[in-house]
Amino acid sequence: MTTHSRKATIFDIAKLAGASPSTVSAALSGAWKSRRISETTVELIRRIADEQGYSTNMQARGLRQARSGLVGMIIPVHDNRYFSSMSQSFETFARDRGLVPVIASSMRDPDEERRIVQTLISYAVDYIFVAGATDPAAITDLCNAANLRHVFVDLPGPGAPSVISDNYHGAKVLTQTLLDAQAHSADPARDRLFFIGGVATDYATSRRIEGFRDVLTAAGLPPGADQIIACGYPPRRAMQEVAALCDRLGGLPAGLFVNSLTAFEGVLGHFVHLPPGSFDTSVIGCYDYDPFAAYLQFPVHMIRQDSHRLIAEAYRLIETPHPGITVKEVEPELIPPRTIYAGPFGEHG
Amino acid sequence: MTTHSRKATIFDIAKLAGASPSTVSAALSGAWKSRRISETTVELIRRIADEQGYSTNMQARGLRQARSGLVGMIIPVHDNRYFSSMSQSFETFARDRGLVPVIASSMRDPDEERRIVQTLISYAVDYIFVAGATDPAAITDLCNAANLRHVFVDLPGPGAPSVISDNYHGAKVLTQTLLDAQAHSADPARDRLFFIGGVATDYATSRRIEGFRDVLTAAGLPPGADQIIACGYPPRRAMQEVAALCDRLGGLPAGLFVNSLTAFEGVLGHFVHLPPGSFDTSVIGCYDYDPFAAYLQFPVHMIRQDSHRLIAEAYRLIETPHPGITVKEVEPELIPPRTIYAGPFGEHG
DNA sequence: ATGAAAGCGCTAACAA
DNA sequence: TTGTTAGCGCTTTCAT
Repeated sequence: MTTHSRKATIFDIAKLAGASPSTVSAALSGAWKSRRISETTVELIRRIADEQGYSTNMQARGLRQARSGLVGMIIPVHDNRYFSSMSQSFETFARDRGLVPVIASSMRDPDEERRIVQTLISYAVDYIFVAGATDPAAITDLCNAANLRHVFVDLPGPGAPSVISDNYHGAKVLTQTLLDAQAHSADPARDRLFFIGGVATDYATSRRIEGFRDVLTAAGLPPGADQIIACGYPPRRAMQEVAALCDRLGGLPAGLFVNSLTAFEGVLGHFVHLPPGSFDTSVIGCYDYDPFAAYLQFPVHMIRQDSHRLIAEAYRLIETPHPGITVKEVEPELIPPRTIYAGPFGEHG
Repeated sequence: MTTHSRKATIFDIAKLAGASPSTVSAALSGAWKSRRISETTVELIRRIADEQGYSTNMQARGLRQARSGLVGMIIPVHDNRYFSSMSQSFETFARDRGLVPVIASSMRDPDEERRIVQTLISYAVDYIFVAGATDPAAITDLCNAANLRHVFVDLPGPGAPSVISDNYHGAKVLTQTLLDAQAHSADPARDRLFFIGGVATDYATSRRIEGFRDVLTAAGLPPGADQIIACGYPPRRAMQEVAALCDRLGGLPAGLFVNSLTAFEGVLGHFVHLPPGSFDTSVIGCYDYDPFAAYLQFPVHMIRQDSHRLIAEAYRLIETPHPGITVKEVEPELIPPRTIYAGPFGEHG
């Protein structure tokens, strides 16, 4: 192509091809089938467009068609195994549909979340996925006002379809696993399971606490209030709390249910100061999966949430004409110690 | 606001405010200062716009202004600690500038990479960052044809400014650390350092191999060809290669320079089958950082690449009027064993 | 201090 | 089988 300062438009191509702009548009957008444009014309136009390095101006098309070909997704943070897997799946499915994904992170800030929704509306995204919504009702209000389809992922919302992980069931499985694997100690104070990490008012955490509690209760071991330490997600807090706990108990408890990878990081920050052998009478579980955690000095039972299926189901719902306000639960998976999970994108570095 | 099926436009607001569309536009876009519109009018318009839930149609604005307010970034994969940190930083800086980030993953596929660039051009992004480019020259061609500013990150390109990690220096530091920490064994075959993982023709890997080689050579221990095993990034391959290596040597080598977290995953997949104590005479280093790797059964020396600074420098370059084809190198950091790094977004889970 | 009108690049009716 | 025309919502001269 020749040197331009301005990008070629449909008009330029039309002139060069001796055709009209609408013919060029149809030829290039694939609408020529229904417009019965001769294949030779299409070929010619295609060739010229190619030579000119033409590419559709999506802003113009979007403006005309009142849609953009963009799909939005909000996640709490990029820098996280669980959510970045979601991003990867979200993008893959979007591409299959010829859509362009726009992923934004809210840092779990409701204001930021709302601002992002507004922005995505401004760009006329075709629909949005919201993972880990902190204020789902507000999001639904904004989307409804803009006539924008949306679906909640990971955390449910009251005003739109949701796809979530079955936290209750996952927690029951993990708790039961810890209970079964637990070695019993003479000291009754230490001979118990503890739950650490997360925010008790979070939907996901509260469901997991229920699962934890129900399994213990069914085993005749109803947990006391001190056995549930919902100290948030930051590693530092978890480290302090687990240190305090070991102090109180005079050692590690028989079992620990760690309620997120970040809390687990904190727990490890304390563990690293303990003498080897400390873990022989403790069994550790973590709700969320990390391949490196599979290879620590002690066995770790992990729950892997199926982010790929979560996203797949979310696409299914958003493409269903009238889904209603359903909540679809996806089963997570127990990953035994020393096991590496190979995901859908597992071979990439 | 009342129930609409159609979103409010500048004309609706104009009618309600008894003003003209251009006045509304100026009032809402902030251009009213230079247009000397009375503050009361602005207030009125703002109020009405708010009531109507108005938000600017960015496609229309973009079409008119021939820019979109979008900034694109291409990364190899989302599902990766290094690149997802980049995404987080990229987004943070974009927001500071009032821009909307669009992040796409190429899966290291040159065709996909080109397609993404085309797409981003179609959406009239203001500029793009390309991390881990597999075909930088092609990207530069496309961008130049579309008059689009771009900068390469992590892997340099020949036709645009680049910001990369100082792989040579990082590799030297890590190699020297392994050399210093190494315990010497009687068996001369095992008493050597091995480099494993990565693709030898990759720019980053080749620089790291140079660093590895230069340090060993300076120490009077020039590495043989068998000491450099560039078996790619997939965990599986690394696992096979390290197993074969241990087989050949009759045990673990004195030191292992693992050239990526994914390769490290594979290495661990083999290590987990070794008897405890196997690691007492081996020292392990990994180029790239993971907090869980800091807490394995054996100490791991890691190199943390400063993705945040990488992105910061990339923004600096893209905002410099005539940067030329410079290459800016950013120093990585050695993270000693049992150390947790707290990044700029470290307190998020 | 504000309005009128043109036009960004494209697509969809409607004509021919 | 193709061309003409209007208009998507906004910004930007140019008038007033």
